[in-house]
Amino acid sequence: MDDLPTSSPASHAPASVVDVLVPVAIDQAYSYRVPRGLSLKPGDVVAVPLGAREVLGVVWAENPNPDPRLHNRLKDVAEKLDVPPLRDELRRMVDWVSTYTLSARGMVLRMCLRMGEHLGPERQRMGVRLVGSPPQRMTPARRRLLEILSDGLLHGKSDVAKEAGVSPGVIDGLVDEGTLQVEPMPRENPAPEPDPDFAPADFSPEQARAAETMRGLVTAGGFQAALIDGVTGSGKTEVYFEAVAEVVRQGRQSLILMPEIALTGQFLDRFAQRFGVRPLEWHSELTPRTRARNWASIAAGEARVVVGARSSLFLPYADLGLIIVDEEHDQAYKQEDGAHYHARDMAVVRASIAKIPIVLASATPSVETEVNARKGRYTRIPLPSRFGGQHMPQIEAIDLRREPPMRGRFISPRLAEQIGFAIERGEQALLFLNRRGYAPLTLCRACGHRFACTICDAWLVDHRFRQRLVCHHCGFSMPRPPACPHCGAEGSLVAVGPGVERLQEEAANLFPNARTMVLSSDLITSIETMRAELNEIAEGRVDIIIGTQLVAKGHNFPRLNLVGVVDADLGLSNGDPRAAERTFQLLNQVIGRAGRDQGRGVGFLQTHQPEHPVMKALIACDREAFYASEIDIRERTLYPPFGRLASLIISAGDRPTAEGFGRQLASAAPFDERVQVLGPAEAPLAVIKGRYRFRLLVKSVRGFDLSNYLRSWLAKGPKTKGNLKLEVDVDPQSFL
DNA sequence: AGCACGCCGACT
DNA sequence: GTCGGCGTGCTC
Repeated sequence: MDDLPTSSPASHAPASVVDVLVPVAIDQAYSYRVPRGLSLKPGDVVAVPLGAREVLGVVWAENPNPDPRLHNRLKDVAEKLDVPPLRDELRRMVDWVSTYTLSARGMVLRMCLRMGEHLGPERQRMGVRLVGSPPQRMTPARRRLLEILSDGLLHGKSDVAKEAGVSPGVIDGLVDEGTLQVEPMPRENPAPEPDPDFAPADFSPEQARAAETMRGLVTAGGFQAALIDGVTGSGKTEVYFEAVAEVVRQGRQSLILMPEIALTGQFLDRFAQRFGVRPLEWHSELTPRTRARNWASIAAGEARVVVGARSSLFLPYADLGLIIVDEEHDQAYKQEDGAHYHARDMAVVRASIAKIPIVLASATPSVETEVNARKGRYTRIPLPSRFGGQHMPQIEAIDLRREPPMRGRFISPRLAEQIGFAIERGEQALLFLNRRGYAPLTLCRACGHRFACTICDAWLVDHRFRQRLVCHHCGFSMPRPPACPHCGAEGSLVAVGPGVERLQEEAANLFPNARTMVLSSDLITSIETMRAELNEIAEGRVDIIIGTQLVAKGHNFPRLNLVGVVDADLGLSNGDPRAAERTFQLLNQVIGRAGRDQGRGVGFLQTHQPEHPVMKALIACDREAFYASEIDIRERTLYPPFGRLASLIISAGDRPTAEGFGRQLASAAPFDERVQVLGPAEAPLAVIKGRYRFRLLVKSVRGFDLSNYLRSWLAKGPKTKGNLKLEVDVDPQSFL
């Protein structure tokens, strides 16, 4: 020890020091002194000074031997927050995820602390109650208000004003006259208790068996992974609700992960039908206040069931007893910006750390999960048929080489005819095309000029609804010009190829009396409007739905019996190793929307390659054939899950810098006969937002510690500087 | 000179 | 991730 006070009689024991992890892009925990009178242990949530500001952090460890080089620079912990400490289980999860994904530990912690600055006492809501006699002067507004309040109960002030269609002033006036009285509202419980026996489902023998297995998983406890493998409409949800019910009976918490929480309106209702109350939601559109309230109720253990997007995996559950991953194959589980992680895989990690069961559910499991089930690592719980004995849709290919649509059209005559029949029968039809906007390319007929983004390597997509040409990679947009900017020709611009908006135009032309609606992410302004539009469809106020992949997910349209896939080949041609798997999953899910209630759904695949294994498997309803061929390919090429991948994306403001760094990095790769480093190659989208991108692909054998290999490589390799950026993606899902 | 903006390193 | 410091370049 160098300059610690040693002789002063007044000296007391040195102040204790703790290491605090802060939610910024830093890997290590920082040391802080603990002020007198404060006692801190690992997991405690604290406020600490960091640079010029104060941030929340979590005590990661006690530090009996703080780094002597820091001892006179250590700052004090500012305050300990009055929230439950992060449990050991969650702290281990943070460490594990950051080690595995190579993202900064602080950034992983940040996901656990997403409660905003709105913790603290709730604002007291006020309510009004009818107490006195009617006012001297009666007005229509007053009458409407008193009508609603005539029950003598306490109503929320702003709620009742909105319900009666009056301004708050009307209420204040009646309060002054003594007719109404203002009282504080009792605090409403954000997480009412679900009742496990509220409305048990009526199961077929098959489902009852599966439900029994579910309950068994929970009763047995401990880490176990199961795959509920059932077609759309087979009652997967109701079956895993039995596991949830069992966990509710145990008094523990359940997490149900969903790929896109925006689409779960119907799911929340189904939950309420089964359990009597809605579950707690967690997603990015929560207001700060609700976010803080929900966070607190999860941490306190009051919230029994949480339905959330991938980020809800990192919440500080007081006593998590079960994780469900619904639609486990969905790509939306992969977070691609900031921290790169796959929520399904990390959910398995969390379950194993917490020693609790995890249930994956899908009609079309990912190849990884399918292989785990085949090898017996996951228990397979099959649900082969549709609820109520309904049949899967009949699927037919429409060979576009033999039955092409008319020039400039995209709906083949046979598909159009079938849509006509469906409408005549009073049923709905869905046209599926995974392409937003009106047309993916605009060109000049006179000179051949194509409209491309100036800062990305991409065509501008014509969006007629917004009246603009838009880049889907950076958001750049410009008005559609009246003349060609290249040759000046007027009226020479033509739209090439279809988007959903153009399909709507075509459908409206073909069926002038039909009501059409486009569902596409760029036309959605909020979860609320989305839910409203979906309800409109479900209630039958639309005849032809035209949608992007948004319609594939989690919505049941009772009167939908026909699905037409306008371009079934669309996802197959991009050279991505997962293209076939994704196309199979997406088309299967979309076509599964048909005939869920009446059981006579039909699906039409417009394709140029009906002999492709994906199309053949879809048409023959032969899932096994698809998995057999796909697993065989992965096994032979050593792609996941038979080998491991990581991708390193290098980007810079100019091409030579990016490429040069890529080469340097590649040549610094440590030799290991189990690893292959490919590239640098120009990334599939070579330029995005004016940044040139190169990619290194790292391939290793199964079971190899790729994260550790990457870490030692990057520690020794060249350092990024200037505007060079290196992004690491362990287990990449997409190669775009 | 004054200031907006971008880059870069530090944060215990 | 976020802040401050510092350089560049532009300025009714």
